[in-house]
Amino acid sequence: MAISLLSFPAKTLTTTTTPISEFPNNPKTLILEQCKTLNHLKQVHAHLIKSSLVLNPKIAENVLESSAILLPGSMDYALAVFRAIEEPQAAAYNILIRGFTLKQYPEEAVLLFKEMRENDVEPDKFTFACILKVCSRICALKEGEQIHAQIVKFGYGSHGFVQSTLIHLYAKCGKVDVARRVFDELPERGIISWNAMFSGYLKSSHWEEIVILFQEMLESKVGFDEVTLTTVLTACGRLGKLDLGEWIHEYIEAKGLKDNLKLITSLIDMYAKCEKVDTARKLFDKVPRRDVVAWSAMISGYSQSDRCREALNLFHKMQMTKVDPNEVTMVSVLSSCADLGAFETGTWVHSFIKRKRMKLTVTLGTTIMDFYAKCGSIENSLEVFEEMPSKNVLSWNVLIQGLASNGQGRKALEYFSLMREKGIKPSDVTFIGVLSACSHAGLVDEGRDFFVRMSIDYGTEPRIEHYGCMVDILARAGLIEEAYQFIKSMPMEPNAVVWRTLLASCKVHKNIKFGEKSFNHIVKLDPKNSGDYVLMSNIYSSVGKWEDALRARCQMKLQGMKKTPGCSLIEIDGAIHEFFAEDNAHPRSSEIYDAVENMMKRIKSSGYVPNTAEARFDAEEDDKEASVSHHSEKLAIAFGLIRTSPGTTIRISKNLRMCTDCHNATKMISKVFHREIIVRDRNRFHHFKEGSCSCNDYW
DNA sequence: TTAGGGTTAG
Repeated sequence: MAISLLSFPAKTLTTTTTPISEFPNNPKTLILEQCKTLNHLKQVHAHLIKSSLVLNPKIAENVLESSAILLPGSMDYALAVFRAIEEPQAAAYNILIRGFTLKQYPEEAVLLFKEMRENDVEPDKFTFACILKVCSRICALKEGEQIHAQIVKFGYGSHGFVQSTLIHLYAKCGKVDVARRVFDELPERGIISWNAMFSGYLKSSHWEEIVILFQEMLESKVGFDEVTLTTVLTACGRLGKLDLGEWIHEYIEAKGLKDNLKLITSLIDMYAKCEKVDTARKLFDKVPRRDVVAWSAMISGYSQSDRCREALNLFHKMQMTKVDPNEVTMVSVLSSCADLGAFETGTWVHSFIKRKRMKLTVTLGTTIMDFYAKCGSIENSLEVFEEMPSKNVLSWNVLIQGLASNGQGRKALEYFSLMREKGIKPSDVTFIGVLSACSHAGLVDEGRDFFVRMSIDYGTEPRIEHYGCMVDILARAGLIEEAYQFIKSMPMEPNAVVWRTLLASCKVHKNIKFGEKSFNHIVKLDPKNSGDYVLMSNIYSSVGKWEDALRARCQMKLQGMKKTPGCSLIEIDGAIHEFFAEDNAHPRSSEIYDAVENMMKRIKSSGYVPNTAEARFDAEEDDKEASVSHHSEKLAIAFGLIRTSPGTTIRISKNLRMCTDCHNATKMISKVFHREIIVRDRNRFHHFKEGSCSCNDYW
């Protein structure tokens, strides 16, 4: 009877070398019992050589198995044992191939298989299963195809294990269609083959196919297992197929499969992705032994549902447990920090990542870059970019976009050139970054040029987002009519976002005519967006058309809409403070209002004049000044001034665009209080320093 | 001696 190593508790193994005098009938038992170290094995091996027992192929294979698989460490000894076997057969080759695979030397395994074929040793079904596994791991498609041919030649084409590894190979190497062909041609399909096909679709993100195939599986009466359900649940999450997900949940409950952590984790993930984060959390709370994946799934559930504060709270809870976070956890945590503009917390997380020596994977590196860029710290973002051992097109996109939104349009374009020099193919998203760089930097001709070249030179057809960027470039530069004509000439129907872009520029350039035209289009496409009414109203006020301005506001109210309240966040000592306009919710509210008053007084004496054109309309004229002085960003800045030491940079993130008055005031605050103030509004960054802003008053 | 499943970025 075979003995598993697991049945020997470590304490029964001796660490000292025990002389071996007699051999039992089954030397493998002995080897397993005694050989904890290579020295043990060497001793046994020496005896086997002396007694010539090693000439028995079965015994030699046992020594081989011990050295290649059971003992950790290098494959040198195993290889020496193997070389001493006179005519090794498939079984010996298989052990060595498994050893190389186990110890992460897949290339050696492939070479050994080649040698085996050159020596005319006939492979068996195990050889094929082992070597195909290696090929899929290193995506060795060419070798895999050759092996496939041999499988057919040797008549193992209908062997279940071989088939499923073949499906895996093709799917892993991106040939999901070939995998499907293999699957379709199977004379008999067991659950394993179905699961292999599911896993192929999973790896290539063919979510829809998983659900369709699952339907077929149910009809085929072959049954399914927990592995099937795990993959199908993942697909349900990606597709938002809550009904099927719930059906599987009921099945899990009914069959008592709740001890399977992988299954429950995919259930948590499914609910979170189907906008049922609270259901996901209830399930999560009931899991007795959560591992790092379960924690990460729940944290990412919050982060992807825009509940970033809860994501950070949960991460905090996780740190109180013994479960260590991994790179994947940190991606969700940092992306939450990025979303909130939580610079301090994110910076701490970055140092935590370094302290724990976590691997700087492309995804993690890109997320760190994005975090810094979204907190207005583009220098740090660049530094991480330079440090990253491997980068992909997403990393470049984050960098270009980050530079663009932080007001460094020209530098963004320099990096685009560098990206080309390095032979990285830009994606459609790259061009959104490039065009927005042109827009933020006022580079109209360059923008036009890129827009034309993106399809001609790079084969990327512009999507509606690219047209939107182009409208922004033209309109920001004051070419309002050209922007309007550009929209009219679009090959697709312009959406509300495109018209809104034009409307926003009409505000900057005080253009009533095209503002009204844009507004009329928007209300047809997206009538329930209060921001558009406010913007239109502000355009009227900016040229003194108060009645029209009031009419736009009334129109909004008549539709039952309320202006989205402005909200600003500031992080102090790792805690995030939230402010709304004229908000009294903060526990230190009266102190903050005093600080605002003091702040406004000081900037007024330095020449700031309040601009009440964008004040609330229901306020009395006298109150308008007070109203604008209580905008959320002013409250947050005042709080920042009293809670941080002199000279510290103040970082604010805001849900709407900054209004003209807040922009003027913040410029002055940066000068009077000698503070760098970075405001992230819904479109871009404003780096205020010594009285001016990086956006050059152009936003 | 052989296979398959859960969490991540623009």
